[in-house]
Amino acid sequence: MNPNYDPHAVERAAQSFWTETRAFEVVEDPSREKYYCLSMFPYPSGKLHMGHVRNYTIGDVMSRYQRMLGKNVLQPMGFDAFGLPAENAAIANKTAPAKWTYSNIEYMKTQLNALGFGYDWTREVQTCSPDYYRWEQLLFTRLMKKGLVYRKDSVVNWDPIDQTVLANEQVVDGRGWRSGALVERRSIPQWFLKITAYAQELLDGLDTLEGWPDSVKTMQRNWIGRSEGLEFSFEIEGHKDPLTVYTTRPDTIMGVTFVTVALEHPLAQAAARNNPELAVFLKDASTDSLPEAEMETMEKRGMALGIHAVHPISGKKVPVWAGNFVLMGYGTGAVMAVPGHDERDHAFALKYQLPIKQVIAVEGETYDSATWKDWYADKFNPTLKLVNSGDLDGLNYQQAFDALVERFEQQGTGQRRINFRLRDWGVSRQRYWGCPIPVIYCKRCDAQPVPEDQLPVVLPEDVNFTGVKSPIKADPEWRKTTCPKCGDEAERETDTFDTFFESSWYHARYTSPGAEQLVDERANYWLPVDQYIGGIEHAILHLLYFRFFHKLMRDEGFVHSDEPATELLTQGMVIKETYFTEDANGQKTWINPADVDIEFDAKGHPLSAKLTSDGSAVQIGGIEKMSKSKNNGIDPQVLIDQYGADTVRLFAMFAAPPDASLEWNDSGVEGAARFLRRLWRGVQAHVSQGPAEKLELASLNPAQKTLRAALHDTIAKVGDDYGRRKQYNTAIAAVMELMNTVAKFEDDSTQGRALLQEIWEAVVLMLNPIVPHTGHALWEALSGSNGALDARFPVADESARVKDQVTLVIQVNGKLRSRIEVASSASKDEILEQVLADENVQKFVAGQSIKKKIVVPGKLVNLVV
RNA sequence: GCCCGAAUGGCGGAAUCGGUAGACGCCAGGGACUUAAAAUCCCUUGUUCGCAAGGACGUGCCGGUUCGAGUCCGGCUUCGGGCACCA
Repeated sequence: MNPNYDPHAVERAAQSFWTETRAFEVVEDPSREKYYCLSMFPYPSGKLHMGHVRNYTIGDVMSRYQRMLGKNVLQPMGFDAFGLPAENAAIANKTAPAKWTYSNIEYMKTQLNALGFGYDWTREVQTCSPDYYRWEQLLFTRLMKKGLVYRKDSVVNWDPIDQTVLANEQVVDGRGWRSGALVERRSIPQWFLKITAYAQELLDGLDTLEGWPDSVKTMQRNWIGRSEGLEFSFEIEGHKDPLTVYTTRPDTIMGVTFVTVALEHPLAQAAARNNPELAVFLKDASTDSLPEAEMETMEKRGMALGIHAVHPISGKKVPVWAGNFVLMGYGTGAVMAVPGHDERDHAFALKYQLPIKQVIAVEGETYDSATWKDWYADKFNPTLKLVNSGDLDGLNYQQAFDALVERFEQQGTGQRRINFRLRDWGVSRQRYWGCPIPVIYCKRCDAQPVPEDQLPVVLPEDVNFTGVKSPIKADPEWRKTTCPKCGDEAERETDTFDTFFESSWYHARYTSPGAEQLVDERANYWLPVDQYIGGIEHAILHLLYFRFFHKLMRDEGFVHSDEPATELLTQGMVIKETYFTEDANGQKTWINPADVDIEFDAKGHPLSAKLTSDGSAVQIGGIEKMSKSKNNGIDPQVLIDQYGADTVRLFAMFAAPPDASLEWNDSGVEGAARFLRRLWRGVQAHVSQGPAEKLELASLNPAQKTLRAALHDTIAKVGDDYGRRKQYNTAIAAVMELMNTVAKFEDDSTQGRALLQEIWEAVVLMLNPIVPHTGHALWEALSGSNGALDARFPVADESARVKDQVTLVIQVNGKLRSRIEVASSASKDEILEQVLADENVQKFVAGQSIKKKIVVPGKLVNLVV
C-alpha cells in the first residue's frame, strides 16, 4: 500500500476495475429487491457545472448506499439533447446543431466517468436519436387517435428582422435579443395536449406522493388551481347571446357594478367593428403570449365597450368593459366585477371612476377608501355577513354560495362549476433542433397522424443552419409526402415538439434498452422510480409533465404504476454571481466568473470586476442559478485535475445539505482533501503493523468500551443520515468527529488493534458511497477484498451503545447553570436530590422559592424560581 | 404581482419531535517540526465585561405563546426558485 494518498492513481485503478467487471450493468432479478435511482439528465451544454456535480453525486451516493444494503440498483444516465442552445451555438460556431451536441455529449461523458459515477451506460438515452424519439412520436399519434390532442391558434413572439419565432428567453424588454427589433405577436395553429383532462387526477395523485417534499406538492396544487364557483349569464342589451361569466365569489353578486371581458372576447371584438378607438385599444393592450409575471405587474387598462349587461337578480344595467387583465383562456374569458370586494376590480374602478358597492360587512370594520385592503373581507371570517343584497342579507359566504347556486340551477340560468387554472400544454415549437411532430397535412383529409409503420419521422442532422429558418421548413423535399388516408400529395408538419416532451418519459425508456416498442415488460420490474433527484427549479413544469406522461403511458398499457417516482429529492440551486459587459445598444455579453478578477469587500461581496485577459471593466450582475444563458457555471474539471474526483465529491456533499441552495465557493475544498489524506494515512499506519487479532468484546477495558460506543453511535447516526434523512454533510461531520477521537486513542495492545480494525473497516465502508475510489483501495488494504462496492453497510451494535451514566443539563429559569452526571437508571426524585445539592444550582436558587421543577429524562432539568 | 423556499460567528454550515446555540470544516492568529518550503501536528478563535472564577448579550426585523423559542404563531424586510417557448 502506497504510504501517500495519490488520488489519480487510486481513481484510475478503481475505475478500470469497475469497467472490467462491468460493475454497474444490471439485469432484472425478481428474487431481489430493486432500487431505481434516477437523476435528472443534463442538457449537453458543453461542460458539467457544479450543479451537475452536486446532483449526480447525491444520486451516486444514494445508489451505492442502497447497493451496500444488498439491493439490485439501477442508476442510468443520458442526455436531454434537443433544445435551443444548440441552435444558438450552431449560429455562433457555424456548425450543425447535431455536431455540436454530439461532441458535447462525448466530453461530458468523460467528465461523468472521471467523477466515478456508477451508471449503467448500456441503457443510455440520447433524446435526439431517432431510436429514442420514434417512441414519443408513436405515443403522440396514439393520443391523437384517442382525442387527447388538438390544434388551435396560439400566439408566438415573431422577430420581423430575423424572420423567426423567439422563445420568451430571447425577448428582452419587448425586443429580439439578437436583432433588437420590436417583437410582434403572431397567431399560428399549434398542437396541444389535453393535460386538463387529467387535472383532477394530477391533483389527487399528489396525496399519494408521501415521499415528495410538501413544497413541491403545494406548488403543483396551486398551479393546477382547482376552484369551485358559479357559472351564470348576463343578458346583453341588443345582443342575442348572453354573456357567460365564472366566479368563485357568488356571495358578492349584488356588488357587481360592471362586467369585464378579455380583449380577445368575441363581444369585445364585435364591439370594435364599428368603434375604431376600441379596435386600436384592443390591439395595443393585447397581452397575448406575455409571460404571466409581466402581465401581473403591468398597468391594468380597460375601455368601455359601449354596451350594457343586465344583472340577473336586480335587473339593473351595468356597463361592459374590456380589460387587459382578464384571461381569455381561463373560465369563460369574462368576469363579473365587484370593486367593493376584489382588489383588482377596486383599483380598476378607482382608475375609471366606476361605482363601488359594499355588499359584505365584517363586524367592527367600516369602509374607508384609504384602508380599503383592511376592509376587504376574508371569505371565511366568521363575523362576515352580506349587506345591501336584498333577501341575501345576513348570510355568510357559504350560505350565500349555496343559496345562489340553488337559485340559478333551479331557474336553469347557471350552475355550480369546477374550474382549473391549469392550461392545456402547447407542444409545437417552430424550431429545427427538436423531434418532428408526426403529422401529415392533406388538403382533402386535413391533419393525419403518421402511420405507425412509417415512424420515425427522422430529423435530418447534416444541415446548413443559419438561424433564420428551420432547415426542414426550408426544404420542400423533406416536407413532401403522401396522405396516409387518400394517397394524394400532402405535406409534413415542420414544427417540432417542446423539449419537455422528451424529458417526460425517459425514466421509462431507461428500463427497456433496445426494446422494439416504447417500453417492454422490463419496465414493470423497475418502475416506479424509487428515488428521483433534481433541481427545485423543476418543481412545477417538468415534474408535472413527467407525472402526466406516466399516466398517458399507463392508459396506453405500457406501464402499470400511477405515478413515475415514489421519492423525490429536490436539490437546491447552485448559484453564483454573474458578470457582463454591455454594448452601445444595451446588448449584454455574459462573462464567466472564472474569466474575471474580482475585488471583494469585507463581507465577501464583489465590489468591482475586471476581465482577466485585458483588464477592462466588467459589470456585476445578480447571484443566479448556474446556467448556460448567464454563463456563470463553474467547471469542476480544474478541481478534479488538482485534487481528484473523491475530494470534489466529498466537498460537494459536505458543503451544504442537498436541498439547500448553495452560493458556490471552493474555498473549503482544501479541507476535504486534507481529510482524505488523513484517512489514508490512518488506515496505512494501521495496516502496516500487520493483521489484527479477533475482537473479544468481553475483554475490552473502559477506554476501549468508550471508543467502541462512539463508533457504534456514529454508525447509527450515519446510517440514519443516509437512509432516512438524506443529509450527507452531517454524516461526513460525524465520521470526522469519530476520526478526531480515534486520533487521540493510543493503544497498541492486541485488543486495541482489534478495535481499530473494526473502526477503520466501518469508517471506510461508511464513506464508501461518497468517496468510492478511496473506499475501494482502502477496503482492499483492510480486508484483502476488492468488493467494497458490494460490502454490507455497517450496522450499529446496540449493546455497545448502552451507557450507565448520562450528563444532564441544569437550568434555572431557563438559563444554563450547571451539569451533573447521573446514572441512566436514576429516578426523578434521585435526580432532583442531586440537582438541589449542586453548588452552582444553590448559588442561583438561594433565598428564593422553587415554583416548578421540570425534568426531561436523559436531557435536562429546569428549575423555575 | 402571485405561488414555493431561505436568513444562525469573518465564511460554508450543525442543533433530527419546543430542551446545552455555534457540531464538523474553511479562513485567521500563535506554536512545534524543517537549513528552508510544502506537508503534518498542537493551541486559540461569536460579541462583550473581567486578572481570574464567572457574568451579560447573541440565530434578519417587530410582536406573541411557553418553565423554556434558531425551532411554534401573527406581522414585516431582504435574498433565491417558478410563473406555462431556457432546461
